[in-house]
Amino acid sequence: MKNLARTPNDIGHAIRQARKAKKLTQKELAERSGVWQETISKVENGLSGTKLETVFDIFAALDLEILVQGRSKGSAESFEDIF
Amino acid sequence: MKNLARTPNDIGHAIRQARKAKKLTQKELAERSGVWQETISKVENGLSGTKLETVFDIFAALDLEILVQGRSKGSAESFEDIF
DNA sequence: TATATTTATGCGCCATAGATCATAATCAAT
DNA sequence: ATTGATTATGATCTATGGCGCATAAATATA
Repeated sequence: MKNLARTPNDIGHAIRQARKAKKLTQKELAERSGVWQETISKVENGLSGTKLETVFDIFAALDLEILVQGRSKGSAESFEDIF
Repeated sequence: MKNLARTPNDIGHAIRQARKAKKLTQKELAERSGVWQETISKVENGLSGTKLETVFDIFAALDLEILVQGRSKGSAESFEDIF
């Protein structure tokens, strides 16, 4: 699973997708990540003010990591179309 | 340039590295990103509560994006050693 | 070494994230 | 349609990020 992200909304989508892929409810993810279910809901819906730490706590619980890279030119649009 | 990130600190390092690669001062990056120089200093130093939006504003100014992926097992340690 | 430039940090203010709780709204199963 | 499960949202409270300013501290340059 790879999701390109350039906005908090993209991050939210990636998290939701990964969570569903693992067949977890937000509550279960909450328990694993130490973040409240209510908070996870907001993050998944793209809350722009979300704290970086919160995102990484969730990522850890979903066994995700991120790769920071230069923007891929040209392929970015088509890449986003896939997801 | 690719940096694996699992913590706010990793993100800060990636940002600083990219900024230096482009030979920008924090002030110049601040002007480009619309984020205050003082804030950039904190972000680069791994402020855990950094807002996601702030990170993406900086990324946009540095022409960076992120790829959310499953954790690479085994290779993670050696990968981090490189950066 | 002296000077210039860049980065880090203190301060006050305001908006808000996250916690915590409750529950309305939505979705899924029957 | 009804019931159960899941997600979204409102309310309150505390801590804090980012702004905006100033400037100390660190780094770079001459």
